[in-house]
Amino acid sequence: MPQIRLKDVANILGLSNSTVSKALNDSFEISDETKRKVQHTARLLNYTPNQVAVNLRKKHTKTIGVIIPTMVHHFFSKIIDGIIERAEKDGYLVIILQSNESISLEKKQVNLLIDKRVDGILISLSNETNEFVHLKKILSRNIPLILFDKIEPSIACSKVKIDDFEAAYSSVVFLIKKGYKKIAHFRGDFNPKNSVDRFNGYKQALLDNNIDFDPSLVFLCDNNSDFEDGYSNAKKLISDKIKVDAIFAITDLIAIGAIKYLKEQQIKVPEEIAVFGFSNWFMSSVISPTLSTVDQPAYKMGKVSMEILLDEIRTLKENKTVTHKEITLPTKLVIRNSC
Amino acid sequence: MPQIRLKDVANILGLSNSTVSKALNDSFEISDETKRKVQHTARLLNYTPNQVAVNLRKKHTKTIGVIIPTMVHHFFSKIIDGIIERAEKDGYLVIILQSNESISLEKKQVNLLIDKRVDGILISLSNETNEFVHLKKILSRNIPLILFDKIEPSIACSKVKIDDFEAAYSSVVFLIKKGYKKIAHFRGDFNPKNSVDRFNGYKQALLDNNIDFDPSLVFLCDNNSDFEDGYSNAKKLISDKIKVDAIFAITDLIAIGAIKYLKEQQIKVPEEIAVFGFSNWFMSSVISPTLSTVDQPAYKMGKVSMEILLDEIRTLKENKTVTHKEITLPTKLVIRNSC
DNA sequence: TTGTATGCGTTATCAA
DNA sequence: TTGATAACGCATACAA
Repeated sequence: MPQIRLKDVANILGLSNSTVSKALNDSFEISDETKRKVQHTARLLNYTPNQVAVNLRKKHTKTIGVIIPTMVHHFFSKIIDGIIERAEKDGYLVIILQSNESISLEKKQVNLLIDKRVDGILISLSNETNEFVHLKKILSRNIPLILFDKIEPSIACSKVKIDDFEAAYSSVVFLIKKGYKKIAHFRGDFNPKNSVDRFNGYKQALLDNNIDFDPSLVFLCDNNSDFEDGYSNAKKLISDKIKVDAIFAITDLIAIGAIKYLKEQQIKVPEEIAVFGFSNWFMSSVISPTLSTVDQPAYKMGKVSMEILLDEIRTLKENKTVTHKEITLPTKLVIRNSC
Repeated sequence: MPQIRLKDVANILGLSNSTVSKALNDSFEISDETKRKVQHTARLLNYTPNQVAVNLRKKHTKTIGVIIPTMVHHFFSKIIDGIIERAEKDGYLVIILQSNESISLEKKQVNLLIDKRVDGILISLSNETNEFVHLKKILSRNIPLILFDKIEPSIACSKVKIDDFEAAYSSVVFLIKKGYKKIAHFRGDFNPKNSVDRFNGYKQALLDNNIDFDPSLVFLCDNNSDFEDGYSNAKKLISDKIKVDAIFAITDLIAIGAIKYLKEQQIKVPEEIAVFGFSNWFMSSVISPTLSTVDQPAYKMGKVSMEILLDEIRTLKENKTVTHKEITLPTKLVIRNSC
C-alpha cells in the first residue's frame, strides 16, 4: 500500500488539510471532538507525516552530521555512541561520514552535509587537515559546528577536548616519581595537535624534573597501524641497544605492540622496561601485564559535544547570539601493572 | 549570508527558474551558451541545491538507515565501515541507530527511519527480537530491507550472513582431529539464530565423531560482557573441577576472557586446555598465545549488504520486481597457537 | 531553446 | 472552530 498522506485522512473525514494538520499537532484552535476523531483515524490508517515535507516547510532537518577519521577504532566508536544516544533524546538523527585521515575527503564530506541541510555538524579533524576553508564555509552558512578531540584552535566555534599536554605531563611525572629515568616516547604524527601536545607534555615533564630531553629517545609512529608501530619501534629500540627503563606511548595500542615485542624478547615488563599507554582502551586491562594508561572519556566526549551542539541549534533558532564554549574534559591516570 | 536558492541565480541572470534548473542539470534542451553562463554564476554564488526540496520533489532521500545492536564492537564497526563506504560511492548517506539489544528500541528506530523516508533499511536484529511486525511494516511500506548477520529466516527479504553452523562445525572438527576429546562450549544467548547455529554445529561435530554430547560441558554467556563471561565461566569450569581439554568459545572476547583466567591459574594454553575463538578480531593475533579462531568477513558483510540494498532500490525505481537474495559469506579457520 | 504552471506533502496566515 | 490559500525550493509537463 502506498504511503498515506495528510490529504488522505482529510478526505476520508471530510475535513480540510489544515484542520487535520492542526489537529494532529494538537493545536488549541481545534475542538477536542475533532482532534479525537482525526487522531483516531490517523492512527487507524497508520499515518505518519512525511518528514521531508515537514523539513522543507520548517527549514530544518532534525539531523546532524558527524565526520570522524575512522569508525573502526574503539575510541571513536564510543564517541559516536555518546553522540547518537544524546541526539536521539532530542529527536535528532545522525549521519556519519569518515574522512579516512584525508583532508580532501573531509572537504567532500563537509559539502555533502551542507547540501543535505543538516542542522549542525560535529567534526574530529583528520591528521592531514592543515587548512580550514571548509570549516569556515560551514560557519559562513551559519551552521553550528563543534570540533572535538582533534580540534583546531583558530576556528571560531565550540570545542570539546582533553588536555593532552597535561595528561602526558602527569603520566611522565608519574613515571619519574616512580624512579624511571630514561624514558622513551613513542610519539604520533606531527600534525594533529593532540600528538604535539602529548609530546610537549612529555618533554616538559622531563625538563621540570631535571632530566635532559634526549631526541634519540623519541620514536615516530606513522604507519597508521598503531600496533605495528609499537612493535617495530620497540624492536628498533632494542636492536639499537638504546638504554631506556620506560616507554611512554601515545596510544594504548602502540603500548600493547611494544609490550608484545618486549615479551617476545624475554624482556620483563615492567621490571626491565616499564610501559605507559594512553586512552584506557578496554583491552588495556586485559593484556598482561595490565597496562597503566590515561583514561580518556570517549562516551562523555560524544555526549557533551552533542549537548553543546543542540544548545547552539536552539539558541540560533531563537535568534539569540551563540557564545562558543571550550570544554576540557578531565582525564585521569589509571595505574596498573606495566609500570 | 543566507543560503542562495535556484530562484536567486535565475533572478540575477534574468532567466526563469526552469531554465536554470535544467541548465544546472545539464539538460539537452538548454543551449551550451546559457548552460555555461548559468553554471558559472552558480559556482560563483556558491549555489548548491537544497537537497530536502529535491528529495520532496523526487520522492527519495538518498539516505539509508542502519540499525545495529551496538556501535561499540569491533565486528559491527567494521560492518558499518563497509556499509558507509559502499553507500557513499553511490551518493547515499547513512543514518545509524542502535537497538542496544532491546526489541522495543529496535521498533522505535524502525519507525524513525520510516518517517524519515529513508530509501532503504539495513538491520542486524537485537538478541531480544522474537517477533517481527516492525519488519513487516517496513516491507508493507515497500521499503527495501536487508537483514544481515543477525537475521530472521521467516522474513521475506534479502539476507546476508555467514554459515554459523558450518563454521562452528568445522572448528570443532578441527579440534577433534587434533586430538582433543573433552571439548567445552561457551555458548551465547538462546535467541539469536547465530548462537543457536553455532551451538548446533558444535554438537553435530561431536556426534559425527563419536563423542557423546555432554550438556555439563556447555556454559552460557549472557552478561552482555563477553570478556567477563569468558573469564567467569572458565573460573566455574576450573573450580567445579570439570575435566576438559579444549574450549570452543562463541566469541573471541569470550575466548580471551577464558585464556586470561587460565593463565592466572597457571593452566597452560594450549597444553592443558586449548581455546578456540570466533570472529578473528584483530586482538586475537596479539594476545598470547595467539588465538585460533574463525575469520568472519565483517567489512565485506557491510559492503555486500549495501550492494544488494542499492540494487533493490534501483530495480524498485524501475518498477521491476525485486527478487530477494540470500548470501552466505565464506568464513575460514585461522589457526594460531591456542590449540 | 526558453518560459509558465503545477505539484511534491506539509505548515502557517488569514479570512470565514 | 474550521477552511482556503500561499509558501518552503526544486523539477518537470507542457506551452510558447
